[in-house]
Amino acid sequence: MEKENNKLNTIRHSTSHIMAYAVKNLLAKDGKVLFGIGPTIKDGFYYDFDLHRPLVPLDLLKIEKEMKKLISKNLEFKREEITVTEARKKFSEQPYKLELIGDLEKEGEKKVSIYTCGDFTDLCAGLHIKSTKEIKAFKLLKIAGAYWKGYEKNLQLQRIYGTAFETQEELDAYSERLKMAEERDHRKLGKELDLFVFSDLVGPGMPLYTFRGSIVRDEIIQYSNQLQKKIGYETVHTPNVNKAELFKISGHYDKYKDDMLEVRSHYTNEKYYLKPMNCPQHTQIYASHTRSYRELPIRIADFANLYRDEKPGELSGLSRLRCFSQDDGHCFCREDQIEREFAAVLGIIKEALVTYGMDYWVRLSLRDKKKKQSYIGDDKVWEKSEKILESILKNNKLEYKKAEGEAAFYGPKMDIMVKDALGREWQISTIQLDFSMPARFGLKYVDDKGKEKTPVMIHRAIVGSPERFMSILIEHYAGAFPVWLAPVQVQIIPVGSTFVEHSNKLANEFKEAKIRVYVDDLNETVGYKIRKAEKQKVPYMLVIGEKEAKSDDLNVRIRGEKDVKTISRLKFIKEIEKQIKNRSDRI
RNA sequence: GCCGAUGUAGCUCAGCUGAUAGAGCAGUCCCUUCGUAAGGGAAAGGUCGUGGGUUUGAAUCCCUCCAUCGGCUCCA
Repeated sequence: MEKENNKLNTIRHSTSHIMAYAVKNLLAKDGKVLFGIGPTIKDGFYYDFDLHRPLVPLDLLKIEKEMKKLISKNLEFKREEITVTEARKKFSEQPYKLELIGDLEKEGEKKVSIYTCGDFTDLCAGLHIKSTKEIKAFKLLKIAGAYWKGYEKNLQLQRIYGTAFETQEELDAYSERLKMAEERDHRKLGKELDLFVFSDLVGPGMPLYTFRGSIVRDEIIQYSNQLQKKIGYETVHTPNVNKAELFKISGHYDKYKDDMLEVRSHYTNEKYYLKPMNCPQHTQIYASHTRSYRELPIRIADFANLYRDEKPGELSGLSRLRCFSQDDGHCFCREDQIEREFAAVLGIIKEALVTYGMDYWVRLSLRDKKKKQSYIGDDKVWEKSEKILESILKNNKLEYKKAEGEAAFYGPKMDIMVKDALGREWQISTIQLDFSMPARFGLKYVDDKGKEKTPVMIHRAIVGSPERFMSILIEHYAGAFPVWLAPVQVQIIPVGSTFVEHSNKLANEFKEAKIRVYVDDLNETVGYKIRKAEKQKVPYMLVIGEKEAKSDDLNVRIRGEKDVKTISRLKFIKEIEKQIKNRSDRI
């Protein structure tokens, strides 16, 4: 497997060189063509260029054509090692390459490797295929902008993304996956299923949930609440606007003040902020009493709206919002309680993800030791916290991967990475250990010897942000929610207006059983209404006509299935109630 | 915020190189009273994202701003 991947990477890497070669052939005669880097990435490759004009979509087709021409020549890739001085001479017209050569020299390299293919030579560590005839299937995907070396203060280059596979079939399958992902895009489905909207008047990144979308959102929240109650969390309510001072103490002000929305009181001219998170407020609930070691852990949770002034270009559907919430909880406990608390949270996260039908793995997010200034708290505390998290993972026999630089600024995290139905990964749940904030707020408890001690704070979220998770679920289920999440669970379709009254009576019976039902009494044909209900992805459709009016049996059509079933009314209602209660999907 | 693209009816889109807009679906009304993915008809619906400019004349060309999309950067 590993070997296969390496081969694929080699092909992709070589294809990126051929792409650069083609760009040079097509554009160099009209002006500047400077080369950045062209590495492989997950699912493909890219190459960055500094060009005399912006690329347009038509260019991709032209470049592909030129690449095909080059590939058909069966050009060989030749590797050479040259000295740094020789390299400087060779790439004297290529400032970005010169910078890279300089970097290599700083790292102590005396020699660098170059690869030549046809009359295109590139500075490159390799590896490459022997000849272009090994490139069997490739495709250029998109044009993008990207900062040189990924650093925001640098100039932006033009990036072309592409991919290559060993066979045309694999490439086709990949293209098919992209198409499927596009069809499930939650922004598209959100509109089609009428779940949420945006308004220019309300503002970017601030979604309005329709009654259907609110149902989905509420169900997600209720479920998280039900799960966290099982392990002792109680919900609290805290204000959306807080004094600046609160965030100065917590450390959020220093780190995030540019990303917080400011509010001012006209009477006192005091500065407030819309809250971007709940943790500082929760410390104040803790701090409202003297706490005994016997009271700990104190576990509180909050679903309040949060506001973050995200940069305009970073907003995207429900995935990245300026107004959102979290199934956020904080546990204040003693050090000897940390492990049990983590295990309990891991337990409910697992339960949730089984329900949602998602695989997951754990990322142990540690701080970047080279950027200590980005974090608060001293080295000893960090080392201790990181060790505690790792041992919890080991003791619970959980598979995990370490990721340096992914920690929160106040402590290390366990992040739960889920895989959706298309195999895409998302970070949702998180459990974080924090020794800093309790100290900053001067939180205390009295231990069994009557001495004051500082509690530990655990920050945790089950699905993270319900809104963002809703976007993941829409795409995961392709809009076909399981019954418990579906905005309309049963659609009743009367055959002609004669049976509307009977349908309404039936609907009331469903409503009494707390089943979300809708009677489609529009003056249209049965076929039309079935089509409408299928497009709305309603789990169950009941066609009500003369036969049903005279009997206790229902004619049930299940979403996505052509064959209809006959089920007695009472049995059907019971079944749905069961599915809703168990949050299961099928009859 | 940065690089690039886009913005026409509720939705999806057409409108070539300048002469004040068109379709399908949805919605409305009428007919039809219907059995599992679109029954028929009619009328209605848009100062072409915003504000400016060029021009005898702008949806169309130029600029500003706003929003969205593809990325980059960021994500407590």
